[in-house]
Amino acid sequence: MITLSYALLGLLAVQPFSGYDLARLMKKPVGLFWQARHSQIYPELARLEAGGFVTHETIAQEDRPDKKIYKISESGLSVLRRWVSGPVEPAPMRDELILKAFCLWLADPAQAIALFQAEEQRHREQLDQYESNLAEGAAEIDPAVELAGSPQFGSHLILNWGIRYEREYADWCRWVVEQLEQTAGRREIQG
Amino acid sequence: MITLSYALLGLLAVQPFSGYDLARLMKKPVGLFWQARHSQIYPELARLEAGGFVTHETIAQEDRPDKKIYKISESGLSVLRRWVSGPVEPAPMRDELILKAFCLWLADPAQAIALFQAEEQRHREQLDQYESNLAEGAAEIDPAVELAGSPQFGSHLILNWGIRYEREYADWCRWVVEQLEQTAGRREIQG
DNA sequence: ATGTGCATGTAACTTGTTACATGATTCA
DNA sequence: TGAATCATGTAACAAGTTACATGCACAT
Repeated sequence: MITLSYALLGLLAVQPFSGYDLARLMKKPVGLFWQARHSQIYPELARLEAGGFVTHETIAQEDRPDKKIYKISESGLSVLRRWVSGPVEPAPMRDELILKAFCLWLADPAQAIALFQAEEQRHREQLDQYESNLAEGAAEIDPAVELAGSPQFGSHLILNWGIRYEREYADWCRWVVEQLEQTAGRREIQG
Repeated sequence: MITLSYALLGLLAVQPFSGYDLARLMKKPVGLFWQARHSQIYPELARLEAGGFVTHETIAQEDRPDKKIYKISESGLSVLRRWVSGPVEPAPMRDELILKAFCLWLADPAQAIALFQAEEQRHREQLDQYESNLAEGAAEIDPAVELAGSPQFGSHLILNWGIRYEREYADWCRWVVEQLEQTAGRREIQG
């Protein structure tokens, strides 16, 4: 079982989906923290089925290709539940912009400012996106259903994470720009 | 050129290092945002040398294995400078804990609370580490040298990032625990 | 004509990890 | 006696990306 296995089981725990559906979901809500292409999803679904964690039913369609609807099994739900509360080994970050920041003493200040301003904007746009997603989700919550026991709880938690992350990232980009501008300013006064 | 190539050039732009030194540096300060093992570093140094971006000099040592000291070339510095201010393509995140949060509606609340409390503590410890690293770095800054033009500038920027990231992550873990406790509390009152 | 959505798969490739391989010195 | 540090490399493997492959319906 790789992490993707659990991502797929986590989606199938909500409701049955086709591989195509899962590929779409791995882009939009899950893509925030885990990604996979269809070329990785289809073989992985076959492996999950071979392991007895999912089953599929083929649906014949007119005017469209037939599709396979995958459903999580008891065994699949069991391993998913065991994994979800289990320990995580610290997975280190990989971020090329931070690496560039580390090398920023070598850069032309004007070009560096442009880069970090552009990145700030990108993260502010993503932030706006997550905030409206959260507002949409909040509007759909049924007060009769206990939030922590419904799939909406997960969406709620990860959108909060996304908002915190993007805001902090954008603020840091802004702060980097300020550090660069201070230096550029001092240089103008002195030179 | 892969991202690791620039990470190595970025370190060699500060001063010459051996492969062993670089492997150590890829753990400690660079590991915050990019990692590589020696098994990836040694072949990559050979490729960088074949491309003319670095050169090496073999140093014979007594009582220790001989070592190769790598130095960045003009060509290496040139590609590094071009890369550092160049555009970054958005590299999506991969974080297993966020995936677990997404599936947390399936978890036993008590176990989930334990997991997120443990993760909060881990990130608080990392935060403390970065804060003392920043304090050490600040003490070593020479006011006569312009910060933005010295390698210390990069360390300064990335430690600020690390501090922001770990603090936000720890706060989010705490917030998740609160969400879970609220539900657990309601359940006790009602049941 | 061109692109997008639906729908599923395979093959080749890249990146990065784990394990294999060696060997002296120093510290607990 | 065992682990850590110094020092460099290779081989096998796992995970994930890009490209290849097909084909109809519908919109611009």
